[in-house]
Amino acid sequence: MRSHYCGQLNETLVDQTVTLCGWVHRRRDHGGVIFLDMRDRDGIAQVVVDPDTAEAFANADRARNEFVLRIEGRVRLRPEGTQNPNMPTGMIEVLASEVEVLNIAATPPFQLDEHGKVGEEVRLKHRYIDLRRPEMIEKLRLRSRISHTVRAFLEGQGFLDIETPILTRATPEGARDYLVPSRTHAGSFFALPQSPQLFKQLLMVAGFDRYYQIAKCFRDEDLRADRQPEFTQIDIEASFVKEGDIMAITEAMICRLFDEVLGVSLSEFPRMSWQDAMQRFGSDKPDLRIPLELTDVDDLMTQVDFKVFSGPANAADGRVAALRVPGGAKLSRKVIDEYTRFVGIYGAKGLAWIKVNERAKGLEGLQSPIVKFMENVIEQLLDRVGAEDGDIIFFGADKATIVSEAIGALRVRLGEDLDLYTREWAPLWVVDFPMFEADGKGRLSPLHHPFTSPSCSSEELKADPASALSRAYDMVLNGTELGGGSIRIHDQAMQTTVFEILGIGEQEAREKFGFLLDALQYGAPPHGGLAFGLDRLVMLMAGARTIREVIAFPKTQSAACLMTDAPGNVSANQLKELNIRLRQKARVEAVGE
RNA sequence: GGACCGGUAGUUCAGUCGGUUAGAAUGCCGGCCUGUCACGCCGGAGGUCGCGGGUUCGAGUCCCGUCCGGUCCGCCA
Repeated sequence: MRSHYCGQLNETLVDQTVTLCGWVHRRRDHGGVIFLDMRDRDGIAQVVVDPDTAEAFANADRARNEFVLRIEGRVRLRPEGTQNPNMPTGMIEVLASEVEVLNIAATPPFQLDEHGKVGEEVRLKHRYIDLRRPEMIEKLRLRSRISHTVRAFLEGQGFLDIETPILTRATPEGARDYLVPSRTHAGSFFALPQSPQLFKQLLMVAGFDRYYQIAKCFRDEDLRADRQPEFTQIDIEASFVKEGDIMAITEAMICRLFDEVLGVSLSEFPRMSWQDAMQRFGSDKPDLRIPLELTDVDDLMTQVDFKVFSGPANAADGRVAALRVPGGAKLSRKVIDEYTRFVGIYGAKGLAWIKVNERAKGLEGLQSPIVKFMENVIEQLLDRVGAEDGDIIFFGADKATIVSEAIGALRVRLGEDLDLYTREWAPLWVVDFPMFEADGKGRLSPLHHPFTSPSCSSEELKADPASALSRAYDMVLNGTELGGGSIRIHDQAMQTTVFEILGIGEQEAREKFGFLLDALQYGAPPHGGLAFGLDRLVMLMAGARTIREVIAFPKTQSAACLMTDAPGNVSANQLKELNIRLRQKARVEAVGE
């Protein structure tokens, strides 16, 4: 067994005999003396092996990168002039008396040191080697500290950690389920939980009052840099609370986390209505580090002789918005073309712009393909957006949803490209979400989930569901949705009403959510909660580029594991037991069929 | 389902207009070296140019298809 981790060695241990266990990070053979940089999860320490210790020297001589060694030796100060200030343990070294080769290692498929660049594909294929790298160890250590701090905080607040099932019932609403066939019930399937939502509500009905869980969740949807099919939520629910209570507790939790783990003091989180967020930032998760804002100019554009603008300005579901970028007049035509292409991804058909070179000169001082259509309103327009010399003003004109998304995305892109960030951390709450959104086929679907309480009465909800607001709240940090939650419906009649509005009939509701409706009859307390995406939280706190960087064994974009080659084929016998027959195409692709 | 980028030595990459034996760095192997720390010096091995088809006298290079990885849109209540 080791006496110390490599990274723990320091001057106070001089003259002590220590035992190190770890991997050969690098070996430097000088013929007469061999240096071994030994690495474990805590750091790297230099071991010196002298030919005088013949057996140790022979073992050091045959050691190669990533061999597993046990070193026994004496800690000593490095000789004058050989200290390495770039290394935490650079003042000392271990003079080996014993070098034991515990295991040999094949040549690693990639270099582990900080100098070798490696593609993610190779790293994922050999993740157990990738995870030896100090950066990866550091991220998983951070993740562990975050989980621990969250648990300590919530336990301190009287929350109980209760596990909920992984094998559960399919929920036809929402994301696609991962299904697990049942052997004992032929033709029936379990689903892996998309979240513990209903179970935690039932725990409230049971009277546990305060619940939390760091829960694995599963969604069979396409992946992104910040989305994995299997991910972890910090799931929280409490009874006899209102929105403000949940928000206060979880805000305190996040503040504690940033303070204890990063030493960062987050200021009080501003609250912004969903409407404001969409209006000013074109997003329901605005990145408030970026000072740019959208300005509505519909009223100015209704009369202009430019259909691209006047059309949406006059349409009920249209929007014309301007985005002023200070100093943006220096953007080249090439860059603007790239932004035009960029907003096209979000459905925008073009990107109009005005460069304000010298406002005092009037139209002469402007450079733009579109000002000629709007000479009569140009001064008002420039006043409205606060245009100054050197600015560029971008415009989006289309359906409101497209304008918000496209110009909102452009705003974030410009923030990155021009490095406009005004601060490192910008948290906020987004509140007053609409209860429903149109799904394009004239039907309504829930913006959060169908158990979210509206902020109005059942009668008002029935009368005008499309304009009803919900008692939901999202915590947003730096343009990322960290968590979301709501006060839930605890009244059976209200729940039935919401199902009706969603077009879920009584029979269907009974079949899918009967257990919930039953539970609501038996004394369900008012309750609400919130769920944080732990992976995203760690990603932000670690400054990682993707969620995969903070997950030990992540999936690729096609939801596969390059290391285990999952998902894989199963035997014909297994399928038979599960009463599953594959279609011809799948069968020929399966090995051994 | 869609758009875009990538796939060449173990790894990271270069490879011109389609033209001789596909290169570099690093890693690896061997030799030398007692104070290095990305040690140094000398030598060596290492390639299904993702896969399949096509065009061509000739394909890493052009065309079609396909697989894999990535970013994004849709999707993710």
